[in-house]
Amino acid sequence: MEQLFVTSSGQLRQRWMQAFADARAALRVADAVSLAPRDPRILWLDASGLDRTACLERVREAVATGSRVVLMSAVPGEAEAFEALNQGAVGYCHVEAAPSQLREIALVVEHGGLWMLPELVQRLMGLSLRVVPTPAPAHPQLDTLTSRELMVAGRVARGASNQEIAEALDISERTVKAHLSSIFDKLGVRDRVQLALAMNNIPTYTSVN
Amino acid sequence: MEQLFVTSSGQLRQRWMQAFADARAALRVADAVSLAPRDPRILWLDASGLDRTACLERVREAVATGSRVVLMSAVPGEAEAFEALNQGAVGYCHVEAAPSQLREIALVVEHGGLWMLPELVQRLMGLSLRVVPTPAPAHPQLDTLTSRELMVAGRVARGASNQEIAEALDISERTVKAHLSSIFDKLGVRDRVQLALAMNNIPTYTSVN
DNA sequence: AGAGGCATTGGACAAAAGGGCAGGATGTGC
DNA sequence: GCACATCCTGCCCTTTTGTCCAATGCCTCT
Repeated sequence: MEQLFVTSSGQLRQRWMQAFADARAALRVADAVSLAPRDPRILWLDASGLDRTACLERVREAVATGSRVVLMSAVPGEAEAFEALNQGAVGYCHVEAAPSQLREIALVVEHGGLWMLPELVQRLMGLSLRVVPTPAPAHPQLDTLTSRELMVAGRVARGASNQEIAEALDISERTVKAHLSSIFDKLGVRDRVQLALAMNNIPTYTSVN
Repeated sequence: MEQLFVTSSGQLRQRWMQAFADARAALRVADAVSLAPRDPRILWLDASGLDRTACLERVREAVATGSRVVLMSAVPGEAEAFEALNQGAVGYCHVEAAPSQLREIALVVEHGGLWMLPELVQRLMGLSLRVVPTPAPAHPQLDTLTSRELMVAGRVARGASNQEIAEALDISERTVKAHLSSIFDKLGVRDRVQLALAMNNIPTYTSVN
């Protein structure tokens, strides 16, 4: 299977060539894909030097090409790993991973597996358990919220007060309340507690009974 | 790597032998492990005919032996998959999986990967995203709460108002407030929103930053 | 009996939260 | 231009939430 590395630095190409004799590199996802039009290919994305948004954007783009995507981070973190995998990546490792490890990862990914740092696997499993009973995805109708409302809702979902939200978004507390009223209305909840729970897909007392 | 199959039926051994020439089978986990005392081994558990509890118990036992564990289910389901993986299994597939697929799975698992049905991977990722920021398991110290406090906290965790809690527990709203103050203090949260989130093991804005 | 924890409540008060009404400022599409 | 949505804000009001100080009764342990 083709091994395509996408990086802006190009510093690490030697290591990669050591892992895969036929590895090729490119600056952008589109370039890499055009190097190997055949479908089964692995795209290795170098996340170093990219902020979270740009990184996720790149993962999404890479996944959309139909490739198996492995994200390589300079500072592997839980949040980044999950976000990447959620975008459709099937691997997450250190950007400085040894050639032998890269080959192992390639092997796993080529055969339909998922590869990530062992401790992250552990963590992922622990997380999923408590969500298991959820029968349906049952996401609230978040798409009915405007972008601003989503920001407010997101912060309430993490326990922020109106004052904190106002400061974070640099708007008045009154505006936060206005957004909240609208959110309550759209999502059919009555207060911030129920909103916080709904945002986390947790059923509410009144909705349960 | 040793391939050890644990099954009570023995009906499917032929298929397994077809996948792995050196496969061996046993009735119980302990027997299987004694067949191959060397550490790197894959234990394939046949879940058919076992109820959920027995099945999970077996997975746990198998994981405890230090083996890579793959659970094979006759009726693969989301909940079962997550529970199994949460117990430490690294694979989950159909018990009737084709020999070629079994070999792929073995390959993935041997190299530190995780293998499960593609649609389950998708689901798993979707779930994990919303829990991502959790920095620690951070179970609230619920044992420090008195029984009455626990009742109140439990209802707040499902979005109830003070008034509703008072009515449900047949006490005055004032008492509910008193309990809440005590709860906030003990759990180190500042208001009912953060309490609701904490009770559901969801990290809080202020604890993250 | 006395100490201490727990559950309960009251009154008073302060701080959030939430909503009604009214307005302004941007956009976008018809 | 006009309608419409979104975003932002003010004033003022009610409700809810949360805290402080104080008190009573019950129970257990010493």
